[in-house]
Amino acid sequence: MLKDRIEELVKEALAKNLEQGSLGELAAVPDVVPVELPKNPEHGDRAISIAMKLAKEAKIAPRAIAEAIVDKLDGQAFSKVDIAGPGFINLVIDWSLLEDLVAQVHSQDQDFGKVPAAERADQSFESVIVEYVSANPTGDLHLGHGRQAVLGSALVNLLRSAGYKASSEFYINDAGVQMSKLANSAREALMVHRGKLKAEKYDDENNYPLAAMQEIVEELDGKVPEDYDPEVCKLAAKEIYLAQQKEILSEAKVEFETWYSELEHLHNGDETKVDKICQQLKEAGYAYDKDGALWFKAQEFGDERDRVLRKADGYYTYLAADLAYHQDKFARADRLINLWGADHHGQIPGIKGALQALGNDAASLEIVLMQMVSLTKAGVEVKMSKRSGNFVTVRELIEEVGVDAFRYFLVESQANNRIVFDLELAAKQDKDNPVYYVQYAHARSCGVLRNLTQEQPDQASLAGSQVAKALLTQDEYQTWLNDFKTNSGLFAQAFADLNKEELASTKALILALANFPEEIKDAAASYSPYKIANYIKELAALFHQFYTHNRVINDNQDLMKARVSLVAATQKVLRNALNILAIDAPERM
RNA sequence: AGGGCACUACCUCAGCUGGAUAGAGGACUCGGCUACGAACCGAGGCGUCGGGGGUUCGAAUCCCUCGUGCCCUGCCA
Repeated sequence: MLKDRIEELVKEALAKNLEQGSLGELAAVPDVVPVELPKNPEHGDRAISIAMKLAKEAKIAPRAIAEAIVDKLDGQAFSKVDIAGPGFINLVIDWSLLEDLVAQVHSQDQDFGKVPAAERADQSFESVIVEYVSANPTGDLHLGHGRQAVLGSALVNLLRSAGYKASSEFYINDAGVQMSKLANSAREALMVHRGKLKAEKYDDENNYPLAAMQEIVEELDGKVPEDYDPEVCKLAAKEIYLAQQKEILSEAKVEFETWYSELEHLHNGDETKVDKICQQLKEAGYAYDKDGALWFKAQEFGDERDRVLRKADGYYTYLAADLAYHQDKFARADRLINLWGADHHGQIPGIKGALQALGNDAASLEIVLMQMVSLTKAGVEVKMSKRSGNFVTVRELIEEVGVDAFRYFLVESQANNRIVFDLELAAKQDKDNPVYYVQYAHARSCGVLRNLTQEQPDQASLAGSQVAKALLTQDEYQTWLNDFKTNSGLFAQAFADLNKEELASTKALILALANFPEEIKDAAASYSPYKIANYIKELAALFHQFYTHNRVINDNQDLMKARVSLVAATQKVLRNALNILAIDAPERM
């Protein structure tokens, strides 16, 4: 990786200076030497600011330190090294190194960007379970679930790319009071449907709205016999809703390895897992009885109050079941990540504290909080309310804007920020929609590559263009692709006479391509798939600029070959990056 | 009252492990296809980085404080 390579070179230079005692009172080479991207391209391709940071400890002027570093720096990788301002070291990277970087893209192809497990950033854990969505099986998935679904699925892909063993899990909340509510709602709705109960008699107070139940009542009709056994009603309704949720998630390109049923895994058996957990807490002195309920001493772990584990009516709380669930997950993975709605932040001390009381490291549970999503249409906020039935479901949204725009809009913002989802913008099938900007970059790169081996351009608008016959046979093209996997000195030759715009756009593109593995590491470290979305946008912009300034298909064979190498590399990186977000990378649009 | 999150251009947002002149897209004005896809590129204006203080060679970034907005403070899930 480019950054690592430069960092190593600078560290070597520092070490040599240290041996010679030319760094004053500096005791050791720093662990990290940041490699920065200068905002102003005239400052070079990369910059090092370590001299200023070391000046204080070394008690030497920053510029003197910079000079010492440059003096001992192995300059092979750089065509120019400058010291500027207070002590910045500006580096211009040599074509040979740049060609190496592009060759890596070609040789690793689908794997380019992936971090090997041995090199993953955090060695303290390897297996991760990401739990997200985890909706009750009592209705449709709405927009908030949609954000979790998109972010969670992208995060799992991201973690895998970053060298972790990640799996995704959906916790089916199918035990407890809301399920009795579902059972009764299903039973009465079915009775109304069969004419056994007047609609006015439907218990609107305690049940889910009859209107909502109507949507599954047909299907219930085929599953529940005339005796209306509550258990049968409950399971039938649950199965229907669960199947619906699975279907729409799959449409949204969200797949779960594990669907974990609370009822099945935690509450079955002579002594259930939840019983055991509560017993364990009690024996360890972290739980006590009061007012007929069982309480966890959450205050001892920094919570603002103690929390109930088992209610006076004998039912366990959500917390108790969740603890058992998390214990179960800890047996299967060494790091847990939960995606929660930000409105649940108050529960974090409780669950972390209890898990700690049970002997876990609380830091092994990461909770990513996500702010709300609100909808606007033409600048006007669309009010969402569950009661009026006017809330937007994932299904409706995907139907309206398409799955790619749906995913893109929900993944491009960081979890901390509230999202304002502009329905009108997302539904636009034109250039205003940012998702098309990035997809177009990919389609455009594919188009250029197609034209190399194709006799006629595939668009009518190109009929009069100069590309009238194939420039390369398939075999020749394959040979080129193979050549791209090694550094043959092509770049130095082909790019020797570029003008200013050509040079700047070419180098910027190569450096951005080379940075992809670093972007993955970075995004994974903060559980931030949105950073990949930003990267894709930047890469797309750089490619469009490159395309505008550099004619790929031209008479100079070497130049054409070198540029084709870049176009093909860009196509691969865009595809790999879009794959992480599970957004389509179309070859044509 | 206590807690969480946010506040950067007219709008939507990047930038936050401190670095050189604070960026992108949209909107607005203007320019670029009888050359590989104009779903693109370029030029222009747009800012007390919510206010104030501190830390230091250097702060949008770290610390303190105040303000504003959203959310939470159940023996619901």
